[in-house]
Amino acid sequence: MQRIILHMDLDSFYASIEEKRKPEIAGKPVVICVFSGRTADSGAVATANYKARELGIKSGMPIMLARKRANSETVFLAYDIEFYREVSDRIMDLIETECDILEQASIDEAYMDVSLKAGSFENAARIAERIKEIIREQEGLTCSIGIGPNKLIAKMAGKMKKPDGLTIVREREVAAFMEKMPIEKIHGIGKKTAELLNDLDIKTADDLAKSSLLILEQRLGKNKARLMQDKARGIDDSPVEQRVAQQISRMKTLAEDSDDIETIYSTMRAMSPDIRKKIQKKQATFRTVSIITIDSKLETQTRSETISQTDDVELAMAAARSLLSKWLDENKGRKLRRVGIRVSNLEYGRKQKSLGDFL
DNA sequence: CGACGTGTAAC
DNA sequence: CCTTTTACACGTCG
Repeated sequence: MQRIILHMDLDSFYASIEEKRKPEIAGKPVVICVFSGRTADSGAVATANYKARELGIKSGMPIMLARKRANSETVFLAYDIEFYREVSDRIMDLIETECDILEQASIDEAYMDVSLKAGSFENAARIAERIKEIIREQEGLTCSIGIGPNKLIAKMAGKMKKPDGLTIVREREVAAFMEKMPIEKIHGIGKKTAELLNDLDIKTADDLAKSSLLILEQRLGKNKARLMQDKARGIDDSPVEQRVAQQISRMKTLAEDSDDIETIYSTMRAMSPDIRKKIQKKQATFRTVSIITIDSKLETQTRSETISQTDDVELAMAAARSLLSKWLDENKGRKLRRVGIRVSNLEYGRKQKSLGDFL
């Protein structure tokens, strides 16, 4: 049963939306920033448009560094996630009808299984063109699309031609497509794994595919070793499926490093309405509460506690406070830079037990 | 096995 | 100089 999978990626999404809403900045380098609020320019770059990328500004980079690379016409904007989410939701609704199954992979990406609806790669290409047209007409945005026999190939194909690209890799073209691929460009192989493989003199997908499974297993464990070799061969059986959130979390950088429970807890409290809104919107309940701590040295830790299934965020906050208090006790002398709160073990559609159920 | 904590990856 | 959010795998412990 041959599958046909499409991957859609909206081109420099945040920056493109901002250019639409502020026509006066169109054509200039645009940098969308996540300001942490600590100093005027502390924070990181979320997205840069193509003009800004030409200046060497890339996502993930500290804003300070982006400022140094910017020229006089470069525009820096604070990111507005609520607005971007609205646009994203509208686009996902638009394209949902064009496929059999839609899996939203992030705010600006989606996988679509079009095996039945298209039936052939030629028809899948027509669907892709239609999706591009719909997004251009309805939202004034461009996207890049990859088509392949699985999610991995679709995703990597889409990267070949950007922006506004369309790339098709058929089953019989997979081997040639992967062959010379540097391992760090394989989706799912990050910095750590690439370094580890490099130490074994594995530099291309072909090297990885032909490497000794035994040696890989020693370094990566059985599962990951097999997974990596499959990727190198362009093999990926994971289905396109509608997903529901498994967890909801919020993080915030403190105004300054602190070990004072009231200071830190008030920052956590400030995030609770966000969590509450999401829980309500999703009609979800949770069972596990975690805090995430990032100290002055940027070391991350988590502490969690399982309580009985509830939708009451106040219960989560109480648990969070006691977890925080414990952390501070166990980490005397350390100060926190950022904190986060997370609820997980989510359940949907099932009302949590209310008082009435016991009477 | 469930709970908990860490590491890796991607956006 | 260092953001935010989510997912998942794996090891450990009881």
